[in-house]
Amino acid sequence: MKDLLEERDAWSMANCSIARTLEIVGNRTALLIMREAFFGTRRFDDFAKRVGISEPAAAARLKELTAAGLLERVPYQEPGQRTRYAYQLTQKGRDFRTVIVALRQWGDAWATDEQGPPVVVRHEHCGAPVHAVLRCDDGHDVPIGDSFVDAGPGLIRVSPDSP
Amino acid sequence: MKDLLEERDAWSMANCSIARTLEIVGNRTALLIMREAFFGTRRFDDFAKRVGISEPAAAARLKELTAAGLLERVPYQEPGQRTRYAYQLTQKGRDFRTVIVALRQWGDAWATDEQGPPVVVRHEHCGAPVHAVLRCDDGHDVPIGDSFVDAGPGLIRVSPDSP
DNA sequence: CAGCTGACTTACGATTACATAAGTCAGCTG
DNA sequence: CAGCTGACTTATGTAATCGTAAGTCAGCTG
Repeated sequence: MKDLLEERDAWSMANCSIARTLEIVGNRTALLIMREAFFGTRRFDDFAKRVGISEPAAAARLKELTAAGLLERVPYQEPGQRTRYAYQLTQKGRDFRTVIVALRQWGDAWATDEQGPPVVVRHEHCGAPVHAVLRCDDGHDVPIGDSFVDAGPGLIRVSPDSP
Repeated sequence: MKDLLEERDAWSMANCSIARTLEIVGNRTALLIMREAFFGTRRFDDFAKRVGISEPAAAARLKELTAAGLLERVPYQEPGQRTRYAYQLTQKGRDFRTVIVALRQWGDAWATDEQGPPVVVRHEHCGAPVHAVLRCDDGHDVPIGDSFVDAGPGLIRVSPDSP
């Protein structure tokens, strides 16, 4: 294991990917709206009702997620109805699926009651439950403890005393 | 693809694993503290400084994460120093690693600048970058779109008009 | 035993995130 | 063209979250 702690204080986290991600989805309701989007919810009222939040809260989150490019407003028209707008996952939003699966998986394992989880994600072709796992680019599974943190191309080093 | 939208309004999300998870880590700073814990940070002041939050905020989050069982306070003593307490990941906390990796991975892909990500997680044995991927229990990789949501053992169905 | 240090807590104000209630607005229906 | 409906917005109040500044407290050091 490389000794990363030694050098940790010299890292600037100004461009941390996690921090940037959390500026978009770093609150409870935004993540629950993403959950609903993966369930297939598309319409404004359904988001508010199914997530269990007020309409102003739903409007604010949907606006933020749309501005951030995870959702897009697309027009649709039901027969005999006027044109309305639905909130649909973009590629950027669909790619967030791993986070949602990982969150549910942790909750299933550590925060569920006796009855077990309410929903299960299954593989379309074989029906087996789907899990998020860690794997390296060489194809090895990576159990807990078998990884280390390395400097990336965007790492900014600062003197220990500067902000 | 099963038509889950039809039935969605009959689901109660009272015991949703994601919602329960987000009651613990559903704010920005709690997730950033978990990031730091995976970097190897253990001490109070280091959490506050490296996450970039105030001491009261760090104290509140660390207390919540400890109460929830993701971290534990363990005594330690440096030579010539008095006994102090460090915040260490528990098994419950270590199991959260998949979420942190998934969040960083999404940020690396969608919220990074030209310089690239600041840090990279690598496999201890081969050095290759580690990713979070979705896989089913039969061992198949599950690309986006090749999964569906099924009822789990804990699913509670309610009449459409009840709260 | 006075001073220092790490690990917090307390006090207070600002900001953000929510809920409730009500209003708006477009456009199809009757 | 009045009414209805889905999709919002506005107004207002509360609770949670955060920062700044200051204080506490235990126990090693000199």
